[in-house]
Amino acid sequence: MERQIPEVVVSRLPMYVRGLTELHKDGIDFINSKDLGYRFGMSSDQIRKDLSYFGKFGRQGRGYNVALLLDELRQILGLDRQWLMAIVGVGRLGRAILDYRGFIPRGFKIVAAFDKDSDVIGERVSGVVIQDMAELEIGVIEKKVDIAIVAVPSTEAQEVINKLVRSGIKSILNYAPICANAPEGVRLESIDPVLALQSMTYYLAKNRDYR
Amino acid sequence: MERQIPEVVVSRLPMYVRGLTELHKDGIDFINSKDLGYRFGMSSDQIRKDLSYFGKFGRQGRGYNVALLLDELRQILGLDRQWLMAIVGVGRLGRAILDYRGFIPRGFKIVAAFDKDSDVIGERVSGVVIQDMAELEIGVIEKKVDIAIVAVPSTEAQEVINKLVRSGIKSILNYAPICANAPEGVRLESIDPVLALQSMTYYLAKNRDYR
DNA sequence: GTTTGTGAAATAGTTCACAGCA
DNA sequence: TGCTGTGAACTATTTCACAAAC
Repeated sequence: MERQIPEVVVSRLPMYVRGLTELHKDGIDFINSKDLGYRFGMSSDQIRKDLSYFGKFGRQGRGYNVALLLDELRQILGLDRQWLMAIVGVGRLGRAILDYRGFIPRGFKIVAAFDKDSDVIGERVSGVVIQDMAELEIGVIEKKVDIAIVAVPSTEAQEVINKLVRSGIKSILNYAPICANAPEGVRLESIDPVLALQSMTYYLAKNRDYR
Repeated sequence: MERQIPEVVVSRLPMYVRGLTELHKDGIDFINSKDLGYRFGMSSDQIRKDLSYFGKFGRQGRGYNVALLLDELRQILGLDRQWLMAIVGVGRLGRAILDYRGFIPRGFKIVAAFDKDSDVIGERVSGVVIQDMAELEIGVIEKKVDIAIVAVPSTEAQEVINKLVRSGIKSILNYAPICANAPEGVRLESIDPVLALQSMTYYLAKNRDYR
C-alpha cells in the first residue's frame, strides 16, 4: 500500500501546476525551490517536502526542470486526460458557468445540463441541450460524467446533491450558498464568494485604523 | 493585548453563521454542539473550542441559543454593517458578478466598477456606472470602498492588484486564474473553480474502480 | 441527566538543518 | 559551491476527557 498523502498537500499541487505553466510559457527551463517559494508566497522547504511525497523530481545544485516537473504533476493530478462534467441548474448562475471559457483549455468539458423548469428543457446553451432533471440519473451515466456542478437555488441544492450521490457521482462542485453535505467517499467542494468575503471582514473590522 | 485567534478558526465562522441562519429561519431556538457538528460534518469538540476563542455563548445542559449566538458571530465577523465593494473588469465574468444577487442580502454592495475599455466606460451595469481604470485610485477613496473584486483577464490581474494595494485597499477577492500576490497586511482571496476541480481529479484518478 | 468550556494529550503540518549529490 | 530530499524538531490544530453548570 502506498503512503497516504495529506489532503493539504494535494490541494497545493494545482497551484504548482499553474505557476509552472506560467514559467513554461515564459520560456524558463529550470527553477529552484527558493524561487518557486517566492512566487507562491511560501517556504522553499514546504515545496520540496510536498514534492517529495510523490518522487524525486529535482537535481541538486540545479533545481527542477520546469517542463518535466509540470508533466509529472499533471500526471499525478490526472490532468493528462479530459474530464466530463454535468451542470445541474441552468438559471442565471448556471448559464454564467456554462459560458465560462476557463474550463475547456484546462481539460474540463461540460457535456450535460439539467433543469426542472419545463420552459428551458430542450433549449441549447453553450452547445449543450438542457435535459429534464428527471433524466439526471440516466443522463450522467450515458454521458459518462465524472464531475457534477450544482447551480440550483439554495432550497434545492442538498436534494440535488443527494440525487447526484445516488447516481454514483463521486465529485461535486457546489455553487449554492448552503451547508452542503455528502457521504464519505464523495468529494464535495463549494465555491462561495460570500464565505470568502465574510472572513475578510473579520480582519477589516478588527483594524478599523485604515480609514 | 488580545489572544491571537487562528486563521482557520476565523475561516469557519462564516459557515457557522450560515448554519445558524438556516436554523433560525426554521424556527429552532436552541441547538447543542453535537447537532451543529453533525450539520457541518465536524466534531462537536471543534465547534465548542472554536467558539471558546471568542467567549462563552452556551448553557450547560441546554446548548446554544440560536438567535443569540448568531448575533454574536455576526458582530465578531463585522457583518452587522454594510460593506462597500468595487469591481475591476467588466467583461463577461465581471458582468456575471455584478449581476449576482447573493451579495446585497448579506450586506455586500458593489458601488463602483472600473474598466480600461473605452467602449464600456460610462455604461450602466446593474446600477453602477463603469468608470475609467485611470480613476481607480480616486474612485475607491471617493466611494469609500472596503473590498475590491478583481475580474480582469489573467494577464492584467497582478497589475490591477498592485494598483489596488497602492490605493490603500486591504481586502481583495480575485477571480483571475493566476498565482496572485499581495504584500503583508493585505488580505487576498482567490475564487477559482478550476483549482478546486484539479484537486478533485487527483482522487478520481486514484480510484478508477468507480467506473 | 445533559452539555458546555477547557486544559492536557494526541495528531497533523511546517520548518529546520544537514548529508549527499551535481 | 548550490540545491535537493528528508529525518528530526517544532508548531499548529484537533481530539480527548472531565469538572462545573444547569
